Amino acid sequence: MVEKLIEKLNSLSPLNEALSDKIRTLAKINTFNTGELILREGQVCNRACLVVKGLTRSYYLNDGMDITSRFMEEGFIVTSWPSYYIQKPGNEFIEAIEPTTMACLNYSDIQQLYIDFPEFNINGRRQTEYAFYLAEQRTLLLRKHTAEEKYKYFLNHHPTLMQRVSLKHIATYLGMSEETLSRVRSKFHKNN
Amino acid sequence: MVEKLIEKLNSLSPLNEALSDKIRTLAKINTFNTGELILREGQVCNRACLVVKGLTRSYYLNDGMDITSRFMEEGFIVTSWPSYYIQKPGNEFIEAIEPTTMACLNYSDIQQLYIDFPEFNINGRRQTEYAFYLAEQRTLLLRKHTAEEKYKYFLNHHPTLMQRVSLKHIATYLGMSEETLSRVRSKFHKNN
DNA sequence: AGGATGAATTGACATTTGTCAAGAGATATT
DNA sequence: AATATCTCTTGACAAATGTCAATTCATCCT
Repeated sequence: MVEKLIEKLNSLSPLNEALSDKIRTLAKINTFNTGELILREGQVCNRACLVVKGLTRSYYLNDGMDITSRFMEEGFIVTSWPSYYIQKPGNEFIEAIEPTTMACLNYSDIQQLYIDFPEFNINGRRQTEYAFYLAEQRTLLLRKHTAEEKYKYFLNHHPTLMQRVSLKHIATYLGMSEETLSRVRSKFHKNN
Repeated sequence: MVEKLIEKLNSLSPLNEALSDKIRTLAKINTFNTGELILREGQVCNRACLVVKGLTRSYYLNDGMDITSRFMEEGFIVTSWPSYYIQKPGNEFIEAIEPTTMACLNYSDIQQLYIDFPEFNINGRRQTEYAFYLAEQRTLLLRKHTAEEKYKYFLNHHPTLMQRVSLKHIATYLGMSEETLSRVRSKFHKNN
């Protein structure tokens, strides 16, 4: 399991032996059942986790309304970035929406790695660059004007998620009501 | 002017003499008049620029509709990230909406700096982390449900921009029509 | 000063989307 | 098998927002 994390980091920039051994000693495997919370509102997000198996959903509450901000599947590294970045309590929840296994590194360990292994900053930089890139892609979705455009965008960019996630959560991710999403879908599939 | 860029990078992580001297030789000052384009759709964004003075607007065309994606003021580093990151032509425009002076570094020079001065990866990492953090803040705005909530969020987070930018552009940034923004404003200021 | 241009506001109306409610279908539990 | 629970769909109506058009206002230009 930890090897998946080594592999992932190695693909960003090669890790030497000492560094990868150090990471092996620091990484922790965590497993979560469907519905289990990985992070709660009000907590500091003090780790970054590679999703080895499963699927997570990030969300927050706006006047009690559950609003999905992100889905993270196998091969992606999950954090609640605002909280992770400033190391203060955030307002995001992260839950497993499938049985999920993750390989995690603590924030403080990562910071120490940056100091002890300066070349690890390359990995950190590349991972952040990529996460930023993905975030910008997601944001384009929210700037689409109509419900149909948003649905099509989601279908094109996350074809597999449609099957794995309930419509309720996809709807809040797309910024529309469950009913609107349902109608868009039925209309869309009629014309195909 | 270039010293502002040195200062900015130095605030992310201290630059040694050799590195800052190298950056001085690489940085270029660019000035733009109001309305001038800094980046065009279809171009590769091959530089990152600190806004020393002025204000820029990033936007793209969706079915011919001009949609504002970002404003960047003094002290912030501007790129069109998706294009910069993958070094392929993007669909963003960047224009100066005030007389603007920027201190720029080329993409290829930055990559070479990462190689020649490995500690520069710390600066790159921290800048990207911060840019990502800001992007996540912006995205929260787009998840607000009503026009009024979006307006309030913008007022709270960018109090100075309201005066510097035309409502037309703020409206597309907030994802609403100019008329709706105007109505929200007049209603909002009546109650204050 | 006068005229042109663009920014912002306002009104009337159309369209989209949300909300509430009911019901069908699937899955899990006992 | 029966019941409960959850997901998804559909209908009717309400609310929010967009669109089109007209008007005011400020600014720029000659």
